[in-house]
Amino acid sequence: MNIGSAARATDLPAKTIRYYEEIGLVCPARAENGYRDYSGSDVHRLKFVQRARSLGFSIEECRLLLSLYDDEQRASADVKALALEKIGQIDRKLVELQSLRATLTRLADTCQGNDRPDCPIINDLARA
Amino acid sequence: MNIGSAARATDLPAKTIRYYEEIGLVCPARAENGYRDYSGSDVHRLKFVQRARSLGFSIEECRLLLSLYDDEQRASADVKALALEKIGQIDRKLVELQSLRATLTRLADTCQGNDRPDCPIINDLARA
DNA sequence: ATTAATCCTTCCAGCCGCAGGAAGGTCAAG
DNA sequence: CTTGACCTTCCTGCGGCTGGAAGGATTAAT
Repeated sequence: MNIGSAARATDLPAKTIRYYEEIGLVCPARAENGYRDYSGSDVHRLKFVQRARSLGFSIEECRLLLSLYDDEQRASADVKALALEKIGQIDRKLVELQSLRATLTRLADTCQGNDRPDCPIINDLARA
Repeated sequence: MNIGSAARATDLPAKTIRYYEEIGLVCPARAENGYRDYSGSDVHRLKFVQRARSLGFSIEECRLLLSLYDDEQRASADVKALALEKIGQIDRKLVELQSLRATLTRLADTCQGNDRPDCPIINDLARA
């Protein structure tokens, strides 16, 4: 299967798939003409990566997840630990964003938002 | 004021301050020896940018905020619109992260997390 | 058989917002 | 006079791609 078909099958851009090969994440065979030749297993792994990425895992985490996937002997605890760590990262990000949101909302609420120049938001930025 | 002092005064790395000059955000005068020479106003603008950045505004948004800050005639509505748009961005990101969190939590909850290989998380990634 | 369209290849550059480091000039203290 | 702190410019790299150029391969239609 050429890269274009693999792209359609995985819903990933061909550029991304080439990049995944470049970094050694999913490496297809090559046809005689030099074209990349993706097997069913390759496509499967690409989909695996695509789903892991969409869940917020980094490329390196995807690499680890793939190796855990390949390792029939791994403990489910290892995978769960990775998921829990990712949840922790998300939680920290959520707290940060909620705090930002609160600050911005407070500032925006005190701003009249009319055509006059007086603006508490700018004032706050200029003199905190 | 040399860049080191400006860095201490603004709590920004000197590297960052040089970068801000490179992109035309805060451009200091130069002393005879070629050293950057930050005025009180420059330091003030650096602090302004630092606070705007910490609130989640991009560099380009900071540039806009600075120009709004400089413009004594601007309407507070212009500033407020920018803040509200940023809040909207944060909200979209929050929704996304909360959805990711829910999915990951659901997966982690169904995983025993023991030393056995059977793992619903990996299974989900491998066959969604 | 020729052409045109589509696919594929490699390579190079750019995005954001810096950070790290090399090579060298400048300045203040002892 | 030396040491060390500070400053300068320039180049590279991070993550995770994306866009584009230049050129070879394949396929479909004429």
